[in-house]
Amino acid sequence: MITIDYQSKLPLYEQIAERFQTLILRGVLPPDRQMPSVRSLAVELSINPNTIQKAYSFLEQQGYIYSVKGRGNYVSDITALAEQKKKNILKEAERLLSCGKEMGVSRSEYSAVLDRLYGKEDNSDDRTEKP
Amino acid sequence: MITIDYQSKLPLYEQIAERFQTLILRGVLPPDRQMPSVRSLAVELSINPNTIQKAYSFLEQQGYIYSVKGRGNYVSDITALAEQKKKNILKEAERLLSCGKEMGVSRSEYSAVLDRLYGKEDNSDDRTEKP
Amino acid sequence: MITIDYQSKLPLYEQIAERFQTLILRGVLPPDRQMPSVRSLAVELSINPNTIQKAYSFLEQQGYIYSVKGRGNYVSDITALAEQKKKNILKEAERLLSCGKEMGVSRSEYSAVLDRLYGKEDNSDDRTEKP
Amino acid sequence: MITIDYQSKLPLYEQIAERFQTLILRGVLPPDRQMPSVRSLAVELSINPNTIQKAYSFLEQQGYIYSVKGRGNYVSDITALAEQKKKNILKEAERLLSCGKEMGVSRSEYSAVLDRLYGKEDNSDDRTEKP
DNA sequence: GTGGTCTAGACCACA
DNA sequence: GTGGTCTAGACCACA
Repeated sequence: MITIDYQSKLPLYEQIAERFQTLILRGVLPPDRQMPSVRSLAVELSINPNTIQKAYSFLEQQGYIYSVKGRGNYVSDITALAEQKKKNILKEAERLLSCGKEMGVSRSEYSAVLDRLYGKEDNSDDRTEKP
Repeated sequence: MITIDYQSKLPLYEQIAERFQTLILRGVLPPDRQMPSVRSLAVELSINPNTIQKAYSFLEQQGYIYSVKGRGNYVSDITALAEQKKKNILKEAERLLSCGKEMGVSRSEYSAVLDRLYGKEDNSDDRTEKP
Repeated sequence: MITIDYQSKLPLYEQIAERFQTLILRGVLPPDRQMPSVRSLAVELSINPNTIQKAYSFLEQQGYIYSVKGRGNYVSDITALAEQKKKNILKEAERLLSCGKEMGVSRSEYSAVLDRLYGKEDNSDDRTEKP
Repeated sequence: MITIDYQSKLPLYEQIAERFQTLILRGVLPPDRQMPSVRSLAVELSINPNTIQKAYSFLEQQGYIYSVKGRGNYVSDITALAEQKKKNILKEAERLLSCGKEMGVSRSEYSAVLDRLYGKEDNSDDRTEKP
């Protein structure tokens, strides 16, 4: 379920946290599902338990999981959090796309990307899609 | 021309290099323009010359500048590099946008971003977008 | 394993990097083998850790090693790199040999060099050359 | 006649000296031909005269040219020198080819290079060429 | 312990 | 003056 890329420049604990974030956001790990214990995951990944602990603290701090003393860590209900995440992505996208525009990327090049993602049916005017 | 953010978690040398990348990619610093000397920039920014040197080495390694011993550092001709960079941005955009789609971002939300960047009048042809 | 030539005009960090390149390309240091730590090697060679760090950064930039923060530096899988290196050598050889031809070096003089390297018995097929 | 590559990592004076070496070794500049004056060449290349002077001293030290006080610099008779250069190239070739062998370059790959340089008529046995 | 960054300061080759 | 290398020494994040 969790894979580590030792060549990545991201610290291990962030990689682990990020992976869990995705799993939680996608609903693979539903609310109140128990997280694997720090120790078992440490053994499974052959990683120092401190690192797992750090990843879990990180996730808890961000609201993805909550910890119950003596029992373990559990997945939070993240409906609100997901909305937040969506906004972050839109903001990040704006920054990236703007950066590309500066480099000479045309609107149609971006539209082509959207076409690939969402299908092509309605690409000449998408204003009718807006609520 | 160069500003330092001491709050940023990015190392100084990367901040400096990144800033110059932008200036070079935007054409503010044209090919063969001499870069500020290591020492003068170090004084101007109140930063150790070694750190500037590191930033310049970094830029050289990436092909943004070239160095002539005893003379100084000069901006490279980065037309090929810029093309490459554009492709990278498109690829990165695809990844990010796809990630957003997974989170429930609709095409129209992305289109709204594009509208904001390129103007709204005409989204099938982008040559007339700039006011 | 690593020797320094203080007479050489090559910078220390390049000497060190080059030495490791050879060891890695020859397979003496196999993929994922941990490199000596920056500090331990610095002590062993009586060289400043910064210089070792620079050598390692150099190797990383060239793809010979990868670094895991807090853990150490490790040898990369360089099969692709080795192929590339082989091509570079052939290209360089062509340039050098051509330069020699211009100076009057005959084909037989070059063949003699090859004979010395690969053995003399059979120069149309080299699969049986090694004793 | 002389071209400068400011992107090269070789110092200017070496680039200039090397270029003259080639011209002299190839006989383009025959023995006793007068070299361009330091000043005129400096102007022509838009380079500091000191640098030209350094290149000429370098050439003189290696025996490629000789200087006559108050008159200028002249090309030496370099027949002996050419022989020396040839030997150097053969030695360098041996080192490079050996390095390639270590990387897995086969004799036939090298033979192919020789074929390209000298033509293919006699590549199965070149021992009859030897004096 | 491990790598990464940064400063202060020195020395060198080159132009 | 210009870049490049190196040492000594400090501090930080990460494992």
